[in-house]
Amino acid sequence: MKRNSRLSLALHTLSHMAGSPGRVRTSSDIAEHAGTNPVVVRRVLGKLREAGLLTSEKGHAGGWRLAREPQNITLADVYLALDERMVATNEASETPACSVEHALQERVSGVLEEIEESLVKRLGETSISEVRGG
Amino acid sequence: MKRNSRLSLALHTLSHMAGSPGRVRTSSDIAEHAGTNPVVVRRVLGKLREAGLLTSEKGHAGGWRLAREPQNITLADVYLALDERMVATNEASETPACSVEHALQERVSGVLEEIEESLVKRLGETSISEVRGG
DNA sequence: AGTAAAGCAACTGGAAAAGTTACGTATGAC
DNA sequence: GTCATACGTAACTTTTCCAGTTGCTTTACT
Ligand code: FES
Ligand code: FES
Repeated sequence: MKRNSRLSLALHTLSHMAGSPGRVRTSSDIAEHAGTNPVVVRRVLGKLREAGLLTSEKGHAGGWRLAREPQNITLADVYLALDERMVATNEASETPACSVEHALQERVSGVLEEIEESLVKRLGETSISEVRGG
Repeated sequence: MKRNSRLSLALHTLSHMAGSPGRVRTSSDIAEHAGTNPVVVRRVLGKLREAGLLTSEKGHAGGWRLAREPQNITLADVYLALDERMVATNEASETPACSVEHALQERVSGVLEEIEESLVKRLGETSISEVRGG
């Protein structure tokens, strides 16, 4: 799979599940559908479970299920659940650096935070059920 | 050096140079100052030269110099010169995919493009001379 | 008991980026 | 004219990040 694909995998899977909410799916099924590996699926969906978007059950007839109405799960929820930040934050450099570099960091970080915020806001305007035309 | 450091290196160097514009610096000096390698510096600054932000001269007493007044070089100029895009665009997936996935791509890509645009706009509001309190 | 699922930890492999080495080319000093 | 110096570039090496994989454990249903 390609780089930074966790978000793609998560969104794809949730959108798919939004089609028949309540239905249980195994990580193997999901992996096959998404062209990847069950363990990778569990890793990603595990994050979504921690965020309260999904539930999982072990054992026979276990699997994954939406924890909420698909209308109540936004793209931002998914984005935030995987704690990647798309707007690459060049986080505090190891060496504190001089005043010039410090000022630079401040300025750039400030802008990036703003941008990140507006990204989340925009993503929050769409639910996973809307995406599939539902 | 850490990942995705090209922008950091470029901004740091230009901000530094904005302190005494007109002065020539060698890639060795810059590399030493930034804690990296002259070849890496030349790679990064080469991009800035292509974008018309810097000039370089070979030979004895050669080196790098700002091509414009530091007031006329914005953070956006630098960002765009290195053609990385910070807002990770999950570009068209190899397999065209079904309608659900397609709709998803459309939606997300649209938002990301918007965000990228506003990032550049915001970065364009600050010049490298402002950053150093000049 | 047996089977099927998630959970988890550790290892493997490939790709991207930084870093390095080596050599060519241009330019000013002498 | 020669030499030192600096950029330009290509090729190679090293590092780092992640997806992918394997193997084992735990849980729950039949
Ligand atoms: S460390 Fe201050 S300008 Fe470079
Ligand atoms: S929902 Fe997965 S390919 Fe269409």
